[in-house]
Amino acid sequence: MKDLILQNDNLPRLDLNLTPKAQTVLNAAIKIFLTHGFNGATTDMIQRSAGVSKSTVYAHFSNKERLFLAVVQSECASFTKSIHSIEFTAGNLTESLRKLAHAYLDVALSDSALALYRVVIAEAPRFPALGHMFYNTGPYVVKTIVGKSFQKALDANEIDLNGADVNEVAEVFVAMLRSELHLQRLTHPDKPLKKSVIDHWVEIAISSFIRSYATDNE
Amino acid sequence: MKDLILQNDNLPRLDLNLTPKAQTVLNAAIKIFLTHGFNGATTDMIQRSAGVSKSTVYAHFSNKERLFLAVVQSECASFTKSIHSIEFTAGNLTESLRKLAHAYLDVALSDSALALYRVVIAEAPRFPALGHMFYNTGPYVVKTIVGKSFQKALDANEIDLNGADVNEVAEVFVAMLRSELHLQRLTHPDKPLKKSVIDHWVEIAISSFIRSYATDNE
DNA sequence: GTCTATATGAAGATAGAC
DNA sequence: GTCTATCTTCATATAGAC
Repeated sequence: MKDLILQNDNLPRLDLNLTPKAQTVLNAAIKIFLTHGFNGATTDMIQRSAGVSKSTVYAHFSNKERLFLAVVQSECASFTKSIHSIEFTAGNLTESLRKLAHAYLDVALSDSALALYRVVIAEAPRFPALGHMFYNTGPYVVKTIVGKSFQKALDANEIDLNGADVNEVAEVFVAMLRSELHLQRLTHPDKPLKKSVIDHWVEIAISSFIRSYATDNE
Repeated sequence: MKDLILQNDNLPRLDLNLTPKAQTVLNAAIKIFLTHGFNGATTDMIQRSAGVSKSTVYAHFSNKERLFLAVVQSECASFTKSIHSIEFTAGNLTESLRKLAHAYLDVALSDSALALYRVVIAEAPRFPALGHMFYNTGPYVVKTIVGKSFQKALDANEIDLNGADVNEVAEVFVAMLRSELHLQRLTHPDKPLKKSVIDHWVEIAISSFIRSYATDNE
């Protein structure tokens, strides 16, 4: 376990040109690890789910930990990809925030993002590099993107940061959005959120944000 | 939002009158489970840490899952106890919020609360009752207590909820507080937060809150 | 590279003496 | 109730044939 903990975020780069078999193994591993956690998952489950033999798994990934790392890296990448689709245009602040909010929550509350969050958070004390990678390619990217959006709003004189910087204000906004909804999904995995609940919470966050930071309360 | 909150979970009740040996086992189990997670922990570790034999463990807790449940229940109880110490007095809103914020963060960012959060979140899909118990005795209690504080502020005409209810506004406040700090601690377990960072973030949350909800911007 | 079969160790849980 | 010793199962990982 220890030798796998990589210092200084020197993450082993995943060979992106996976052979089809390796990709099959990885896909199965994603499903199994995100469903059962690192320790709960067994190489047998992965092998069986992939429909390959044990030694095929080990031919492509030297051990369970490496395979786990590849899973998290792969998921982080696809996570980031979704986040980049978030757009923002100046003009109608409330409507822009609403779009931003829903785009963000679609990702943050998705089953796969929640599963990734669970497993990364759980294993972070034993695999610090995982925690760092997740933060840097997930929440940090979100903050940056939302921050850029708010910079546009600032340039267009739609908001007034009142001394904070754009990234801090971005964090305030996503924090209000995520908060209760995220926690509800995490602690009640068996109870999906109703759309009306999400919409209601989005409006609370937006109206709070507007009263704090909008230049004119529209 | 209300329909989300689960009342009256059918949680297995823990026998609170533990014998000294049972308490010794439980204390060891708390340490081991919160350090290694459910699957990562072994009954051998617990046995060894408690300085008892295997069959002593099984004499008091019928199996690993029961023991785990007792651990989470016991930790939740002590968690709630701390939360109840949070007080609020009307008069100076900013100062009251600051005290509330620090009292909350002292608990939420403590090593034991983070460890409990990790393990509960990780296992919630397999043990839904754990997630429910955690939510009801942790975050829900916080929200209620903060909500009561804000009701006082409302009665004293210090804040204006602008259509939201007190518990929603309470949630907005703790969400802003927790947000980035909580995530940082979760994803960077090896990197303790500096007091200055916490203080800075508290001020951001407070000033945002004040601009949204205070009746007169003091 | 991929398979079947297996080595090796460790896990959860129990038997039986005291 | 508590211990030592052990049963059984199942985990990760490898050997050796094709």
